[in-house]
Amino acid sequence: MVGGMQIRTPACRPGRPRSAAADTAILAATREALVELGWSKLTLGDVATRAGVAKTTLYRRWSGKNELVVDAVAELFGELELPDRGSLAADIEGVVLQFAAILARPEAKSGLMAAIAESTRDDALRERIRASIVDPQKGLVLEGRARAQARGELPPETDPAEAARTVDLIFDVVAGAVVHRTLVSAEPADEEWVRGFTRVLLQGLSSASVPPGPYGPAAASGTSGTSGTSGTSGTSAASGTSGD
Amino acid sequence: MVGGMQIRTPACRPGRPRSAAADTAILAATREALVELGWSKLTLGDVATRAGVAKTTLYRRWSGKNELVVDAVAELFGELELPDRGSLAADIEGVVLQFAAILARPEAKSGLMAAIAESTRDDALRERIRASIVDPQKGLVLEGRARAQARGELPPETDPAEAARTVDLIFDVVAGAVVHRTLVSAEPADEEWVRGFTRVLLQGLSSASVPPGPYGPAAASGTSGTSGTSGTSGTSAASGTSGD
DNA sequence: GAGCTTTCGATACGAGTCGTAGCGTAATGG
DNA sequence: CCATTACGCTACGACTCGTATCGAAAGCTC
Repeated sequence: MVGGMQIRTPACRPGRPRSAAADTAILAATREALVELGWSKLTLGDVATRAGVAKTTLYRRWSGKNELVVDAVAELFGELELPDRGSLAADIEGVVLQFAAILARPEAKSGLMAAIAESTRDDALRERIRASIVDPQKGLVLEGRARAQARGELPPETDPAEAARTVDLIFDVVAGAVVHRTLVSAEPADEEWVRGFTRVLLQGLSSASVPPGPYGPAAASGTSGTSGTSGTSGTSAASGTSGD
Repeated sequence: MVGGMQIRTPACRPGRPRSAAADTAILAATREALVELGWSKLTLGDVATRAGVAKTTLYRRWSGKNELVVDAVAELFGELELPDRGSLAADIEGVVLQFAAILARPEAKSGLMAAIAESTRDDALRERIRASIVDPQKGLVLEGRARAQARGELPPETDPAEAARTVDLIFDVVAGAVVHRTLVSAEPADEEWVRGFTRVLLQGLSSASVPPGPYGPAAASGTSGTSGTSGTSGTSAASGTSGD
């Protein structure tokens, strides 16, 4: 899962086994370097020095910066969980907040996005990202969806192909929105934003300011009756279309 | 708008004016190099050679690779338009398809994402991206929203602060979803996907399989098989995560 | 323990890029 | 004509890359 999973079993190869401590030290050093230097100024020689290993050791396990950073960042997203919070809206809000918290960390920001950028020209890298980061997240979407259907919050899906497409769509919408909010808009995906996002996701824009209707029983938002929304401070809304 | 907007007026500075042709040649060469080499292997010396200018000329106008690529990519997104297609859904589908078409181009993919990744550690770069790429797109959201409210498709917004938040939210959802679909999932944001996305955006997940009004579900599962994959019944979900 | 296999640390190396400096020339304005 | 600025070209030190090489260490098999 980390660098190579081919060894580990003692009865596999005769020689000296690879140091597992070196793996964790290298990955931790990579995250540390990402925080301090960012992607572009991160050098493998520096990571090796931080980890206390030789540069050659690093190159024996990872073929380059891309793969190393992906593995280092993937460990961050392994923390994601989806506890049952009682309603679909609460489940979404919970996992989105977790995702946003991870994405707010500097090592995740620069590392993940740069790796994705590189993956547009490197199929093997894209596959590695998908297997170690994306697919586990998609599993959470499946889990939450199944729970919601069991609760009756979502209509059960009859066509399996349609269901697969829907899951992919939801995943792109959720992950994409949080990533865009955090990295491009560079504003925090805090509780208030997550509440608004969840409302749009579940009920759509058409009923944006209309109180919840068909499916939203008490699930509007787990912790609050947000109906009042604290907006005041009227700066300008639709003033100049072309900003700047 | 391109490299530097401080000159241009003949009565401003005495000496030889900068060649406007060089600007366009450099930006075009940058996009060409992005297509052939991608972000990581793109070198400023190579761009200068392609553009037929000296490397020093390039450094006089742009401080580095980041700024150059942002300007080169920004010209791509300048093509975005929002013609009135008669309904909010049609407007959304149209502009999203345009956005997806631009994002499908290799120079946009690797260039934009790498620049965004770098912008997490460079405030000036983030501001440049915002001013030249993000804000114009947000203007389209404002325009479409105003049209929809004029048509009565969306409730008119009373609180300006709330409206501004909603616009930001919509923008993050739309742009983020398309970017994630194109770059992370690495699948095309084609018409079928855009239809499904628009439906979720307007009506939410709760009414996912309820046939909406204007757009018939006839096209919902038309072309492209992709059948099988990802068991539906998966109540346990966690097991067969790796779909596709 | 002897012998084999593999990993590890350290160093050195050619290749490539970076960003800048220097110089002479070209183009514009006073 | 002269001042000023942009341009093309060359060259340079500094840095990183990825690899090769070497001796030493750590584990397995016998």
